[in-house]
Amino acid sequence: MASDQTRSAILSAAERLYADRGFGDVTLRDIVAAANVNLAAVNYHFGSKDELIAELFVSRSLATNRERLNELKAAEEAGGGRADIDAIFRALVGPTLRGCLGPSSEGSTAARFMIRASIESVPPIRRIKNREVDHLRKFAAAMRRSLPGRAEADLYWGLHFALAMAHHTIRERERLTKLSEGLCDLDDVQGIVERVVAVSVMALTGSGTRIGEKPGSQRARQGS
Amino acid sequence: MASDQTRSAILSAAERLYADRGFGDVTLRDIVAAANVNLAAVNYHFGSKDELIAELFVSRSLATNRERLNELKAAEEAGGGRADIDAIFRALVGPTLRGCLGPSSEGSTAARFMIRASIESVPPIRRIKNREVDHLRKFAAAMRRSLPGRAEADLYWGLHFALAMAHHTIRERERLTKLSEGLCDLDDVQGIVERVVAVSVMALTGSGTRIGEKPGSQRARQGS
DNA sequence: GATAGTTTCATACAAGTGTTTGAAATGCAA
DNA sequence: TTGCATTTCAAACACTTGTATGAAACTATC
Repeated sequence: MASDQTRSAILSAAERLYADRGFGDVTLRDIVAAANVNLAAVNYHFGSKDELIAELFVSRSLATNRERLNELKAAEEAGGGRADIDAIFRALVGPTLRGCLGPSSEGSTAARFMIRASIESVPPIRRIKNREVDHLRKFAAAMRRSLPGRAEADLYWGLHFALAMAHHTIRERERLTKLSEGLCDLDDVQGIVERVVAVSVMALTGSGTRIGEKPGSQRARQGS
Repeated sequence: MASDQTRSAILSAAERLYADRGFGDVTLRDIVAAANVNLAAVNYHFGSKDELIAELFVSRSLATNRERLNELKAAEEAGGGRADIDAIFRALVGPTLRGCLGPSSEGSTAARFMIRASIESVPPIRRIKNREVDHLRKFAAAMRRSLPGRAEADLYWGLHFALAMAHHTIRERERLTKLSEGLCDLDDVQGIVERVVAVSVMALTGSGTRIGEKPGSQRARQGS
């Protein structure tokens, strides 16, 4: 159908504009102008502005979540149903960090859009994020299997802090660069992932690689 | 002057409305209705809507920053110019967490406002936050004095992660409660502060209390 | 008690918003 | 071609937004 052309023109124009200028500054008229389609096309194809935003965000975050679960599954299978705690954290924060940071984030509209969605918090996106709890529960379950000795609450705190470090790094990327005067290398995504993983593991197990130490074996020691 | 009455009526009505309903949903007309003043009063007393928001946020965050620096100063004086790293982190995250979390956060409009400002990110507030770097540099300097051996970048990462955990806990308070089904006690502010401090210290020094361990001495051991 | 300065007020303004409408154009099957 | 459904289009709609205006009310000083 020819309609798909209009639909996807709107989607990609909207993603680019939102990524560059934020949700507050971009109107439907901006979007349709950039996509070279009629103003009414947005409501015809998506129903409303909010549903357009929701569709953009859902498709991107579904992709990330899928990637996360794939990594988690692989780690659990490699460990015979019980993944190492560092592998779990890596599956949790790796996809998000790789998607939003690094050299690709300049070029990739998708990455810039997700960063924007993480900084500004508009209602349609907030609604979707609230449903993310079910997804996180799978990681909590994996952690429980990996560290059966730890108290439930501690596992949740560990999960929470890992996400905190990842998301805050994405959100405050510019400020950290400015604060550290460039000393913190925000382009070394893999290094950042390992930093976050190392701290997360250490928080839970009380051992592992400390910040700044080059992890020789690519993985922190597990406590159990 | 009688004008102060109108001014502060606007300020407190605005703070309450923003705290309850967010910046996106509250118009000047809502504010003046709640404050029982004329619509033009906002522009007369503050110049514009953005300057009103800025004034609200500035006064609250100045208070927090002052508190932080007081704690930092006290810690440095107690240690003869060189504060323990855990005391530094405690001065950094304690005031913010105490201000935004805990039982008072239900009652305190100021707390709810600051949480809102941390979730939504409107232009006037973003502008102010960007100037916060100078304030953070003072903590970076204190960390440098406390741990002269560590690489600069590691100190910044440690500072960054500490803020990450604090702010993410404030932002995602509800989600963490929901995810953990109430197991994570978000009302135990002091416990949360110690958790964040413990992880932050451990990340930098590779030692200390791990998550969930009751810190017997109220402070994690310092590495140096 | 007149004057000057400040503060309040009702009202209007100008611009921008997402959404709707109904007709025109297009694509496709019979 | 005819007929029917889908898609596009220009235009208007209905409403909200922050801000500006100029007169009125108030306050304090001389």
